[in-house]
Formats: sequence, C-alpha cells, structure tokens
Amino acid sequence: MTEKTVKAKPRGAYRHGDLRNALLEAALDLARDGGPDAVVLREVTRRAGVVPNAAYRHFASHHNLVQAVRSAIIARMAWSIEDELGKVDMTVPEADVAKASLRAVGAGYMKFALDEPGLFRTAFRIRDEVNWLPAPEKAGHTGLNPFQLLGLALDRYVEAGLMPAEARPGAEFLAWSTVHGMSLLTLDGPMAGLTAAQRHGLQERLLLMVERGLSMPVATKAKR
Amino acid sequence: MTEKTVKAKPRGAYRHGDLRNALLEAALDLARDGGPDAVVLREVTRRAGVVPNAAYRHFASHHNLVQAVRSAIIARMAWSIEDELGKVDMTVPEADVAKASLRAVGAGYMKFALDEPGLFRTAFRIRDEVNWLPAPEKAGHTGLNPFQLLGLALDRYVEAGLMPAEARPGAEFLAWSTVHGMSLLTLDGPMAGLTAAQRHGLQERLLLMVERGLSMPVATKAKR
DNA sequence: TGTACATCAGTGAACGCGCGTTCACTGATGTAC
DNA sequence: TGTACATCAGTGAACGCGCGTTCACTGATGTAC
Repeated sequence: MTEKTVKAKPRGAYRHGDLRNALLEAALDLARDGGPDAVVLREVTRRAGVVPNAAYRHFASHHNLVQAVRSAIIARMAWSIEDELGKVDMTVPEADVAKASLRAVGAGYMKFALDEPGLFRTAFRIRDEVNWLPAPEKAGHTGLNPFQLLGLALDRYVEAGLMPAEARPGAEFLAWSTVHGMSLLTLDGPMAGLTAAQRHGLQERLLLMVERGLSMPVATKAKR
Repeated sequence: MTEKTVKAKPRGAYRHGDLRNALLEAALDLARDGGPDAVVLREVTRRAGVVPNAAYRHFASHHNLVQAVRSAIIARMAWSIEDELGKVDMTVPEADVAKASLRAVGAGYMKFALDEPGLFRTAFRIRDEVNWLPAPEKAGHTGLNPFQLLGLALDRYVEAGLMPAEARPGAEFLAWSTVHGMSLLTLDGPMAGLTAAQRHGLQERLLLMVERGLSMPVATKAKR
C-alpha cells in the first residue's frame, strides 16, 4: 500500500484549488477527534494529500493555522447557539421570550461542548490573541459571535424589565462563567461520570440559577 | 559557565537523598511559570541537577510525574480555600456562618486561580484518572480536598435551613461550575482585560448569585 | 485563434531540535557477621 | 570495632521519533500580444 507512493499521488495535484479550506477542514477533523494537541501541521497536510511545507502558502506558521481553527470553532459554536435560539417561541409575552432566549444561549453553548468535546477543548485551550474583539470569521449565520448572541439575550432581559439596567454591565461574564464552568466539569471534571439525565437536571438548575441571579439588584457596597 | 560542567556537578551527588521531592518541586516551578506544557521530564531533571533517566527511579513515566504534580496542585488549592475558611467569623448566627463558609470556598478557589495561573491551568488541563476520588495527596491541611471542602460548606447550608435538603445533591456542581468558569474566563478569556476592581465586583455578584440560586426549590418537572 | 511568458501553488529534500525512554554500568551507603 | 558484601540511586551513552520550518525547484495555469 505504502510502497507505491507514486500511485497514491494524483498527477493533477498541482493547483489544488482550495487547499486553504482543505487544510482548515482537516485541522478541524483532527481537533474534533484528538483535541488541541492533535492539530499538528504535518498531519494536517498529510490528510489534505499534500507535502508539509505546502501549508505555508496559506498559513504563515503552525500557530497561525491553529488560530484559524479556533476562529472556525467559535463560529460553529455560534451556529449551535443560533440553532437553539431559533426554537424560541416568539409569540409569547416579552418577558418569556427574554427568558427563553437566555436559556437558549446557555443550552446551545453546553450542547456544543458535549457534542464536540474535541473542538470545545481546542477553542479554549488556545488563548485568543485578538482580545475577543468581534471578527467575521468567528461569527455564525447571523453575523454574530457567541459573546454577542449572549449580549443580545441579556439586552432583551433589561428591555423586558427582568433585570435592573444597572446590573446589565458585566452580566455576560456571570452567565458565561456558569455554562462554561459546567461544560468543562462535564467534559474533563467530576461531572464526567454522570448520566445524561443527571446532567440535564443540573443544567436545568444552573440555568434557573442564572435566571434568578441576574434579576437581583447590584449591591452598592460592591463599589468599595 | 557551561564549559566546566565537571565543576558544576557536586561530587557527592550520588544518593541525592530526596530526589523525588526535588523533582516534584522542580516540576511545580515549571508548571507555575509555564503551565502544563512546561512540565517536561528532561527539564525537571535538569533543574534537580540530575541526569534525565534518574527520574525513572521515582516515577514510572513522564505521565506519572505529571499526575503527581496535579495532585500536589490540588492540595495547594485546598490550602488556599482553607485559608479563606479560616477567616470566617464563627461567632455569628449559624446561617451567616454557612453563607460566609460557602463564599470562602469560592473566593479561595478563584484566588488560587489568579495567584497561580500556571498551576491552575496545569491542574485542569490534565484529566484526573482516578475519577476524582478523595486521595490524601490531594488534600489540604485539614485532610480534605477542595471538592470535600465545598461539600462541607453546602452541608452547613442545609443545616442552617438556607437550602432545602432535596436541593443538596449535585449542589457542588452548580457552585463549582460558576467559580471554575469565572476563573478560566479571567485567566484566558474575555475577562482577562478587566481591572482588579472590576474583577472583584463580578466575583462578588457571582457569589451572590450562587447564594441565592442554591436556596431555590428544585423544580419537580426537571425529573421529566 | 495561437503562441510566449510570468506567476506562484505545490514539490522534494533536508535541517536541527528536544523530547521520552532504554540499557548496561558504577560506586556510595547500610547491614550482617 | 572492623571487614565483606548486597543493594539500588544515580550515571553515561544512545535510540528513534515526529515535529516545525527552510530552501531551491518545477510545471500547470492564466494573461498579453
């Protein structure tokens, strides 16, 4: 099989056509199966059926490739959230829409983590260098990234009168912390051994906790 | 400096005496400065002034060493939590003690993450293989590990009547998720850019959110 | 419509690197007599 | 108290590995005339 390498190489392989995307796709496959450490430049090119240094026509370095992978993963996470948001019944009263929207964001986030543990781990092992600024390659179909989708849901909370306006700044971090933490504890931590039913129960309680927590007034003494 | 390697090698280096601990200490230093990827067997032995394979007298493999490092880190995290618990005023009413205890656990956890980012990342990148069972090498001065300390604080919650007994099971995961998530967002995520004051404000709100969230009754429909 | 040419995506070979791990060894130490 | 000996912690040398990255190249493709 490996002895006839010449055969394996399609002769018309010059001008791949869409190598950049092929590399990115291969890298995502590796991340999906093996997490961040599996995203190895040489293996990526191997999968794309190309010589290792060919990657340098499209990515300045391995590090560069990995950052692109990360962005692609964040975009997919946005899809997952958008999926859940799409299920929200918009015909109910404003406050219920707001609650359901926030839940959808949290649920979509955790769903993505559980469905794609390799991708999730990859996205969060690697530090984002562009300081979490909005960028098109991280956005979902709506053009918004997960952080922005969360922000929107929280805005609805305020508009619906569910959250005091002065509690709005920073609320993303409270909400995000909880679902992010639970995702990680489920993937690699002490929650890994739970059944799906137990997990769902806890997710439910967690989202309810956030719902209530956000409605509370901000303590003034916190200003110090 | 490096030319006279002979000089650098203390002649009486046979029988190091406490090499296992020296290796562990060196590995912790590496983890502290460089995170999980910095815990490299050869560098660990270099720091201990010993030849690479000497490590194999004390650890079966690199992986084994890393697990030992992980346990040591968890123990230190327990110390940090115990520190905070030690500050709790025990003369106040039971309910206030319970609240303060839970806060102390959360605060100690986040404090450790921020004070020792390298150690924190190391402990949570590596999957625990023994399924999070209590083990002496992960315990703090009280003989309890962080998870157990959290459990105790929650027990007090129930005893003080702050939490319905049926909400107790799994409550660790709700509480842990929040502080774990915030720790990570602060270290490597979008909260990295915040000022210390902003961080403290959010930590405060987060702990308050947990406090309230735990007091709520468990929805029966969650049983499905 | 046909030919000459510049472009530049992918090739082929090689590099230096540090890693984890193995093997047979040596000689300081503690123990038994 | 002194000698013989077994133990075993640390040595020295070597291994194979896959990695990211570099260099000079080649030849299919699109463009200009």
